[in-house]
Amino acid sequence: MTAKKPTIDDVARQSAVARTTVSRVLNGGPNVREEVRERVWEAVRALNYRVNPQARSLAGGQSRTLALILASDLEAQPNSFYASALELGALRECLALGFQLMARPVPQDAPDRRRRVLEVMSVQRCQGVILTPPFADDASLIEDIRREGGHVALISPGGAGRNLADGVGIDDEAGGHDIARHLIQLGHRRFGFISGIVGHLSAEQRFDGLMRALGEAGLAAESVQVARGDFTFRSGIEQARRMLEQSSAPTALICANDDMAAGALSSAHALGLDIPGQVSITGFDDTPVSEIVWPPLSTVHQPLKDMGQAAVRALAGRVSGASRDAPWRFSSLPHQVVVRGSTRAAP
Amino acid sequence: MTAKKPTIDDVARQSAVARTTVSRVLNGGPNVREEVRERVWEAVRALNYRVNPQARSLAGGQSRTLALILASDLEAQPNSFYASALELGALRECLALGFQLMARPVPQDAPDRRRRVLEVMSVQRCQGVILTPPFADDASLIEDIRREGGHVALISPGGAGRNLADGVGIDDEAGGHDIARHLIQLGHRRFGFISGIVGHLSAEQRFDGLMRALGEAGLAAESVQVARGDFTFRSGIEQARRMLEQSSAPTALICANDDMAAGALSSAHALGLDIPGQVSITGFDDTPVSEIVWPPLSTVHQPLKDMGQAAVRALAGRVSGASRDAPWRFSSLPHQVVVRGSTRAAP
DNA sequence: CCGAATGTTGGAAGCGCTTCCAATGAGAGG
DNA sequence: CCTCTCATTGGAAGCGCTTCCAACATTCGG
Repeated sequence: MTAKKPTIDDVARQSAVARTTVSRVLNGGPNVREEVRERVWEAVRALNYRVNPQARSLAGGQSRTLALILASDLEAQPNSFYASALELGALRECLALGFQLMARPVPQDAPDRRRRVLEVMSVQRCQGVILTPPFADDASLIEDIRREGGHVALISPGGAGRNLADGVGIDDEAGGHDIARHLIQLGHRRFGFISGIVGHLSAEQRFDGLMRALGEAGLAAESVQVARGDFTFRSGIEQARRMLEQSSAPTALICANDDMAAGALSSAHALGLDIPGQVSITGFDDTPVSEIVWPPLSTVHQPLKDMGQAAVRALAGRVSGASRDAPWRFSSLPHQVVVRGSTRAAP
Repeated sequence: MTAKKPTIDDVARQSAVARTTVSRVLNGGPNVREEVRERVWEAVRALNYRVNPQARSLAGGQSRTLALILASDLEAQPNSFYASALELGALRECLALGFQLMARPVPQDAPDRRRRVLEVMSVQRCQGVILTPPFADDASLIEDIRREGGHVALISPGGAGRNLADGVGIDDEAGGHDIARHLIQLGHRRFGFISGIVGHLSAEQRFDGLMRALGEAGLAAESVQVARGDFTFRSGIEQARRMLEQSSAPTALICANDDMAAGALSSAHALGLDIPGQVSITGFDDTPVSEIVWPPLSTVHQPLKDMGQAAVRALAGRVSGASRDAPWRFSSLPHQVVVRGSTRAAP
């Protein structure tokens, strides 16, 4: 079909050195004369040689493969923008660092979710796993992955995870605080909060931040009512309707992510409410969803692509041994309140 | 870190046969006594053995890796729901068939897009590539992939691709026809069509279908004005505004995908128009976007997950040689008009 | 009952790469 | 001038698997 691909031996022959030396050059090893190094690179170019990653993995005992575990209910909500953005950031960094990335959507409530995650270790021989919430705070899962010989990096760990592996995320508490303060400053006094699933600790911190903002403004804890959603658009619709149908409904709905805020928006529209005239609604994440809906959502921007990228970088460091014994490190990335059209002064 | 993983030799020893025999059993080869076969499987279970895909690839000369090329402008519109749905379907089938999948977003207007695509062949050693529009109709790209020894499957080829490789998609012409007829039956007589990028042939067929529906209803070609978008939300906003601001604006906007329809919705809202009271808007694809916006979009459902799955299946057949010499086959999947809240009788 | 055909098994040679270790050459120190 | 280092290079042994081919066992037709 096609001419056989050149191998490292072809390069060795062409540049008149031993295979070992070529390998050294390819991997940036030390102890090769500059002249030889150049000669080898030249041969590589001339032959259009590419290392065979399979062979390299086999020989080196390193698969250079990372897995990204995405919590998702496949049917209900296929990969959301949230997941896509993380994946994209991770993918890019993998490309740059010469790693492979396998994205794996795993339903968070599947009884065999643990097995599904561990399978990437045993079957795909991944060297590292990126865990997103709520998996990011599953201490025993992290332990299991380690037992299989894998490294772990966490996206937005909220609690346990924080001390168990490298992590990356924003300060969710501050994010929740900031968006709440935005609403308080607009004069709102009756709030509704639509939370995410149990176990998604970083999202719960957003609520903590909201409560702190309330306290700082001298508002009672009773000024906010809480409904539990599950991050899906549909749950946003349902919980928002419940709250909005009440006699003294909140004037501001704070949602733990954009999808639920979009659902809340739908419910408000369906009830004939004017947004933001009668009710303000906020999201969280600043995914494209927040721009697509009408009115566009005021939300908290989370640098998802950077987070995916940072997670890969952390993993790559551990895998290569560069940061072998360094203590777990959580890198906190900046967040930002983005004000769009879904919030306005309280009626 | 962890106990060394068992190898095929461990299984061979444990079941008292030669490595060759174990390999045969593992790969479902012929000529093994039932009794031996069982003995081997038992040893596999006992040792919790998993084949090492890297070693298998190297020895077999088959990487069992497929690539999914997604056209996307990374910055403007990170992986949309469209891409995610395809990826999910493909991923599942790969898992089932024992293939690896690498998703690769490639900007459709990057000058080095061809190189970026071909890189999955040379660097990742993929055996097959799934091309989505507009790459799906790039005859010379298909040829290049073949030259590198890869197989090709196409998602929604519209023209050239149809006769160059296996393909899967819906009947886009009929889809365009059906959604147009829906609008015509509602009494609309002035239409606006927001198209996709040049070269996205399957989307152009949607327009052909629209024109046919017009003709069948005895309406003049002049009853529809066309604006060129690029499938992004933003382009939907812009093109819709232009059309809606005119003195005799269309009463129905037909968009070539959901994202642009969402943009059109935004523009209509911004102009203070009532939807669907004053203007009806339709999308195409039936991605989650169409449910998230308000009012939810009437659109044409495209079974994206099934399409991703079918593409992988086609590729797997070619790779394994099962369908080596079969003629290229286009499988047409059913589409369906989904009526939601964004369409109503013409004012 | 015999040779041929067919079914079943094992031996061994790689696939393309990394890496341990030995070998070589060349300055440095005495 | 002669060891002793250390930088540089090459030889060779695998990594875990597939697969070609030879060896042996079994079956069948005549």
